[in-house]
Parts: sequence; structure tokens; C-alpha cells
Amino acid sequence: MGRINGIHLGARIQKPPSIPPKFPSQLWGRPDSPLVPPKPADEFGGRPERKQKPPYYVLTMFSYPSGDKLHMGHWYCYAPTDSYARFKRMQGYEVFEPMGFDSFGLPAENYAIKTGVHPAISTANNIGFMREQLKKIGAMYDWDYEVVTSSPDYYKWTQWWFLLMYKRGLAYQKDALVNWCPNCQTVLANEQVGADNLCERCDTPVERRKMRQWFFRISDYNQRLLDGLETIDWPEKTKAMQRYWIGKSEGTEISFKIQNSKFQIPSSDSEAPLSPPISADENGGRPETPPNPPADARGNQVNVFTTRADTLFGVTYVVLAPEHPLVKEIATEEQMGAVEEYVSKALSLSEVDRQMEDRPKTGVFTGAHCVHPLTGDSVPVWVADYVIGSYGTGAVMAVPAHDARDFAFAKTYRLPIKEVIKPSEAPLSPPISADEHVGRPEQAFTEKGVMFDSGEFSGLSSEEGIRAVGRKLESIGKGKPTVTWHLRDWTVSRQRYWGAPIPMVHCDNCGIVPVPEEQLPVLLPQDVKEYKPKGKSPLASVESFIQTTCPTCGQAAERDPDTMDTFVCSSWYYLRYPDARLDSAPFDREHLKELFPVHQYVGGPEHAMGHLIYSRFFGKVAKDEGWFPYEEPFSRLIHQGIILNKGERMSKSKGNTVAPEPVLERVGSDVLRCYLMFSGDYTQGGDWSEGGISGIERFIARVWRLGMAIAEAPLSPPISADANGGRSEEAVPREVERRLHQTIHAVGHDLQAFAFNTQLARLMELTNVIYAWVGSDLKGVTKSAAKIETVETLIKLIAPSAPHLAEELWHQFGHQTTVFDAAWPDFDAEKIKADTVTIAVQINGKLRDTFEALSGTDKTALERMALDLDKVRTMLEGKDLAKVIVVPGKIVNLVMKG
RNA sequence: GCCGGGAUGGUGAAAUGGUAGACACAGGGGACUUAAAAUCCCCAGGGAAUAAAAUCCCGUGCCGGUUCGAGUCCGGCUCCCGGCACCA
Repeated sequence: MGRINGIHLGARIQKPPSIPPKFPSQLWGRPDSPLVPPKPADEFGGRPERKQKPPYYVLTMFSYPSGDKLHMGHWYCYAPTDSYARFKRMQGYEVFEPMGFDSFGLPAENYAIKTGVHPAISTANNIGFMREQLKKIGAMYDWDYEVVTSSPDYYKWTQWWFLLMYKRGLAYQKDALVNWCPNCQTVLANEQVGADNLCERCDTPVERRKMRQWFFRISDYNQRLLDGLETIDWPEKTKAMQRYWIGKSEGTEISFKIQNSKFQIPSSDSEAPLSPPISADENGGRPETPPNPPADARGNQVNVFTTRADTLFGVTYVVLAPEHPLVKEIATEEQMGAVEEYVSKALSLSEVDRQMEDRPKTGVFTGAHCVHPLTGDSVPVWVADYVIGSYGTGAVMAVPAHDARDFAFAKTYRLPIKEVIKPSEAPLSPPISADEHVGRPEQAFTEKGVMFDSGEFSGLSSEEGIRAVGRKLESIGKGKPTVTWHLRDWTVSRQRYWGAPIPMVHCDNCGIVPVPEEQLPVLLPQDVKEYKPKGKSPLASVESFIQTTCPTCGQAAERDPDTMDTFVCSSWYYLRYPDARLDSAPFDREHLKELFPVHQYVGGPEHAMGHLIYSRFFGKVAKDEGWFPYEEPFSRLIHQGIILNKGERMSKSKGNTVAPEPVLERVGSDVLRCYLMFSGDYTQGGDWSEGGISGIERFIARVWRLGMAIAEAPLSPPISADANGGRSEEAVPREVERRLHQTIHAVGHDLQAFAFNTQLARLMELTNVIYAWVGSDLKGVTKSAAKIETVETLIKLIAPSAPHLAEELWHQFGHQTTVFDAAWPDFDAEKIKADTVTIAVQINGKLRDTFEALSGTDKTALERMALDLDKVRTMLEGKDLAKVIVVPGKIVNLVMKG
């Protein structure tokens, strides 16, 4: 405890001059402030005291150690959250507030490519710098638990996680399309591809290429990821985004038999089942999970997924995605050339191009036809890239009359449009033949309605129709209810150097072999000459790394040359913190049981999709493994708002980051953190400006002067008991006492709610009230038990927000231990109640007068008092009262007739 | 297009359906000072009225509605910010 107690502190601080004190603002949180932030009182390594307090885990998203350094945006996340942590500590919790660095990733590697500086070196430099910056915040971070994801003692366990995923059948390899720059000979991340589809480094058009990649089967968890959202206290917005992203969609899978395929399987009883499982090769012996792969390439049918089976009679063609394996099977000879050309062009399009807004719909007729499962009509099969190959079955039934995309496509290629749904309020008109509809509707009617022209189903509502058509299809073996998900499996391979190597070995004899756990970590080689990949991961050309022996057969084998997505590293760091120095396991189960789920998580809303979904996935896997006893890792989440600079997000590339240092040097961290907190709703953020910071400086100085004045004042002379209601001690005036308790109540409530701005406003009010009591010029102030108690309470209340100030004052009042070990003050609900209240008098809802009444005055009395007011009498003169509404303690509303 | 969030004084912003603008900034006035800074006190939404008051009217993006009473609830818009987007 020596490093946090006040003896140490008092010895270093020069005693401030007596009244009027010179305002020593520099002391409070100035970078060389002598205040060592208090650490959690107990280590998590099993000290007995730990058990005496309930644990409380306050976590902020760790940061990426770039040359950017910390800017105001980081401060805005970290400083107020630390205030929350200090508040919880004073409430008697054993607060755990760790900090670390998410230090693998592209920027360090790009920097290395540009300058030749090894990522390990630039990263270490940046971490060193940022750690010092973080210390200046004056947060309670316990650096003994620091986590650095690029350090071998951390990524060893990231690799361990990979093996765990593999063991549980959750890691598998398959081909996937990646962004490829033919000039740099490298794979690009989506964010490295510009809006114009050019490589961000060399401006070469980016292509797409198929590569063998590792995936995590997050889709196995889609239902649990969806259900878990109901149980956590997260911003609704974030939960909504995740729900949408997971994208559960219930519908019907329908099969259309191919009519004239070259490879038609003749017999009618040999129809392939719906969505036949693909070969389960290296896939852990398990079939692919949704999103479904394109339907069976050997089959003689196209399976489509639809949520609108009620529109089945409006199908006028069927569309396959370009990557659908049936495309080349069924294309007729006449069409084959056009089809192949179209497919190769479509597949080489980058993700960016393909997703370009308002891109005109293109496609090619395959020459093949299929059979409508209910009408038996012949339906042409097209291939078009507006169908997403990786969603559903990779094929759709096109209903141009009732789907905007199909409609646009049908218009372009003059395909028939057949209406089968009309608004429910419209009368059922006699059916019109399909031909009459060609080119006729102006737009697709995509709402639900009533079916018509749909055989036995005509007249049913869409909802009924969806079920009825589904049942019918199922009964004839042409369809079944299906659920599809938007959430796709997570590609974790990166053809990059600066990441955790994938702990897998490729052996000619044994195939893919996981590196045995005891051989971890697979160290990232340091002696890399060329970070720039030449068609492969940079590690592929590091012989000493690649060449190894097979753990199973002992023959020569090769390591996997890829590294892991950095989101893997950050998906479990919160589990590592409590045991950051443990080297026999990634974490100690007992600690996880005690400390989890994380009580409060704080971070930017930009992570709603990636990090926050991946982390939930990891949490669920840890639970299934028995390591982690909870379904959700973060029980409460708050997103801080974003601090803008002249309306723009701060970023290094824009060169518009605001460095905290100049402000910090000038005003100290207490003022800066309070200023950030005072500026408005924490979740709202806003434009950075220094206007108004002087108000906080004044406030902090006012509290300081008040505290010092009382601490150094002479004792009050004894008061004659007769003149003081029988007490010889000075008492706190009733009104001051009331405001004090009100403030205790409000500040506690607001801090719990992250309403930092209003709790500071309440503290300012209280400070003003105390000034008025003790004498606003602080001249001739005397000390009394009442004043000491009041000011000490103020010090405690302000401590979370201005820790340096509070700690110094606390010691000035003679305390030897940290103010953060002082108990958070209790309020007395009785003392909060005002003796009298102002009652507003309204006439016909308009405010006309107010009066004072004893609080607790009943309705009848209040009404009588209101009616008795001169002004009210004049206004009511000669009029009839129709109604009187009385809300005790608030208003009396007199409603007149006419 | 879809899903969120927002719009309140000169500025940042407060406000469980009950006195809109708390708390601050900038501004004005005063005290202290030889003076300035710092500090302390007071004023301050807009308008009309007045010597000054009293007093009255108008005000929370726009249009309606519910209610004794709406910044707050409901319906319909406009604009701004964030996210997602050919997901059948």
C-alpha cells in the first residue's frame, strides 16, 4: 500500500501557500504529478483480502499502438471510464481495470515496408510512448496486468485458441475470394482497396482471386449469438445491428428440375435431395454449414431460397449466381461462350465494384430451362451477378412483378412480368394472362397482399400462402421450410507477416496436422528481409520458419505460412487480463468465475459488428469448453461518443488529430478529464473545442480554495449552546444539508448511468452552496466539525472526476490513506426532502403564478391556497371553474369553463 | 432504400407528461485594486410595455393529434449524423 498512501504524497507536494492560495493547477494531474494512481488493493493472484469485496471488472477497449499516439478521442474513452471505475471502487468493489495493446496488424507492417523498420521495433516504440501517455490520464490501470497481443507469451495462447477451435471442429479450410493486387503481388484487406477499386499503394486495379483460407465456423453459433442479445445490457442500436448482421431469415427452399441439361440424369426417381451435403474432406468430418454452398453440381435441379413462397406462381425465370457450379453444367452449347465470358468477368470484379451502388443489372441466358414445380411450365435459367453466391443456395427464383431487383433485371432483358399478388384492400379482379403483363407494371409490388392467378392458392393472403405453398411443395418433395443466415463463417487467414502464425503443419503423408500444444508458441521469425509478399504470405519465403517436421510422422513438412486476423487476438484479451502473467494456461478458471462476465465494457460504436460479435463467439466457445461459466462475456456495454475535429473524425491520414499534451500541460489531467465529461452526453460525443474549459479550471480551483481554506482555518470559537438550539457545535444549515444529500444522491445516480455532465453540474451547485454558507470570499473562515464533514463529503464526491485534486485535499484534511479507500457517502432520503416547495399555478394550462407551500400539503389545501392568490382571484372573477387538477408538490391547474 | 440517433438561447447543453433553458462558456453590470489580472457578487431566450417595475405575448426543426397540461406521448413530414446495403 506504500505506493498509494498519502505519506508518500504529502512528502512530495509542497505545502500550498495559505489563503489566498495561488492556484496551483499544474499540480493536478500535471504529467509529473507525484500522485501515483491507486491500484486495485489486491492482486488477483489469490490474496485473501480479495474475497472480502465483490469484484468489479471495468474494461475499456485496448488500443492499437500506431504512430498516431493517443488523441483526444482516446482520452474521451479512457478518462471518464476511469472515473466510473473509481466510483465503483469507493462503493466498496474490488475494481479490476486493466490496459493493454492490440499490437499486431497491418499499419506496423506497412510502415516496415515503407521504412524497413521491423514491426517489432516500431510497435515496441509506440507502446512505450503510449503507455506513458496513458499514465498521464491518471487512471487506475494496473500495469502488472498489461497485455500485448504481439508478444509471444500472448500469441502463444492465441494459437492455443486456434487449436481449440480446430479440435472442436470450428476451424476449417476452404477456398475463398480475396482482393488481389497484381502489381504488389499481394492480398489486400478491404480497407486497402479504394472506392475506385484501386490498390491504395500502387493504384493498380484490384482483382479477385481464389485462395485456400482458414475459417472459423461462427455460423454454428448464429442462434446463440442471436438469443444472447436478449440477455445483455447493451445499447439497443448495437444489438439491432448485430441482429441484422446475423440476419436470420425463415423461408422455403424450392427445387426446380433442369429440363435440358447436357448432363441430365434420366430417371425420375434419382432426384437429388435438397441441399445435399458436400464432401466432408478436411472439414473435420462435418458438412458445410450455412450459408449453403451452391447446390449439388451433379444434380439435375436448381434449389432456390425464398421468403415469399406465395409469389411462386409469378416466377418467370430462375437466376444462378456466377459462382454457382451448375452454371457450366447446364449452359447450352450456343450459350456457353457468352456464359463463360460473363462468369469470368463477374468473378474478377472486386467486392467493391460488385457492390457499387445502383450498378446496372447484368446477366446472360444459359440456354437451359427448368420446370416450375407446381405449374410444370418451362422457365428459363439465367446467370447474373445480382445473385449472391454465398447466401442461401446461390440461386433465386425471379418474380419480377414482386421483387424490385428481379423487376429491374426483367425490364433490362425484356423478360415476362407476371403479377400474382395484389394489395389486400384491392378487389380481386379477374385473372389476366401473363402475356398481357409484359412491360406493363411500372414497378414491382413488393408488399404482402392477396394471391391471385395462383391456381388453388388464389385468394389466400401472403402469410397463409407462404405456409400453404410450402406444405404443398413439401408433400411432393419439391421444397421444405429452411432458415438461412446472413452471418458467414469468419475468414481468419491473412497473407501477412505481422500477426500470430497459424499453428498448423502441412504434411505430405498426414495432411493437415495441428502443432501440439506443448510446442507452442510457433514463433514469428524475426529475421524477415522482405515483408512485401510475392504472391504468398511473407512467411512462405522464410525457409527456417516454413521447413519443419510433421508432429505425427516425423517426416519433413511445411508450416502454414499465414497469420491470423488481428480480430482473433482481440476476441479473448479480456479473458487474459486477470492472468496476464500466467504461463501454464491462457487463464485460470477460478479467476474467470470470480470476475466475469465483465461488469462494464466501454468502447467505440465502430466495433459493433466485428470485435463485439467475434468476442461473443469466443465467449461461447470458452463456455462450451468449460473454461468460462457464462454465455455472454460483457454484461453491460456503453459506447462513448466520438470526438470530432471541425465536424470530421480524427485520424492520422487526415492529419486532424488533436493531441492532449498541450492542453494537459496547461490545465492538468483533472481539468481535462472533467472538461471532457462536462461537454455533454457521453454517448453523443461532439466537436472538440477548448471553449468553456476555463469554466472547469475555475471550478476545480474553487474546490481547491474552499478545501484549503477549511483545512487551514482556525477552529471556530465555541458557540453558546443557548443561541444554537442547545448545541455547542456549529450545525450544518438545513438548506446546505439538504443540498448535500441531494447531491450525494444525484452524483451517485449519474455516475452509475455514465451521466458525467450532470453529476459535475450538481457538484458545481453544491460547491456554490457551500461557498455561500462559509462566506464566498473565504475571508475569516473558521473550521468546525460541520464544515469539515461537509467539505470532506464534497471531496469524496468529486474524487472520481478529479482524482488528483481530491487526493491532495484529502491528505490536507489529515487523512493518511487514499481517498479511494474512503467509503462513498450515503444519503439520507429524509434530509433530501425540502421543507417547502414552490407550487406552480396554471390557469387553463398556462403558468400564471407560483406560491410556496409546506411540502406534504394535501390536495385540498393546495387548491384552496391557489384559489386564494390575488392574481388568481382577479383572473377567475366572474368565471366558472370547470375542473381543478392538483399534483402535490408540483402544480395546481385551474380549468375554467368556456 | 433499410436500421439507429439527433434537431432546445450567441455557444456547450439540462429537463420521471407538471414553472423550458439547470450547470457552464462567451457577453453586460458592479465590488475589490493606483491599475490590470485573478477573485467575488448581480443580470441575461425573444418581443411588447415601463422611469424602473408590475404585466402581457411568442418561443424546444415543420404540420396535425391525444391530454387539464406536450421538448417529452401518437401520426405525417424536413434536414443532419452514424451504420448497413442486390441477403431474395
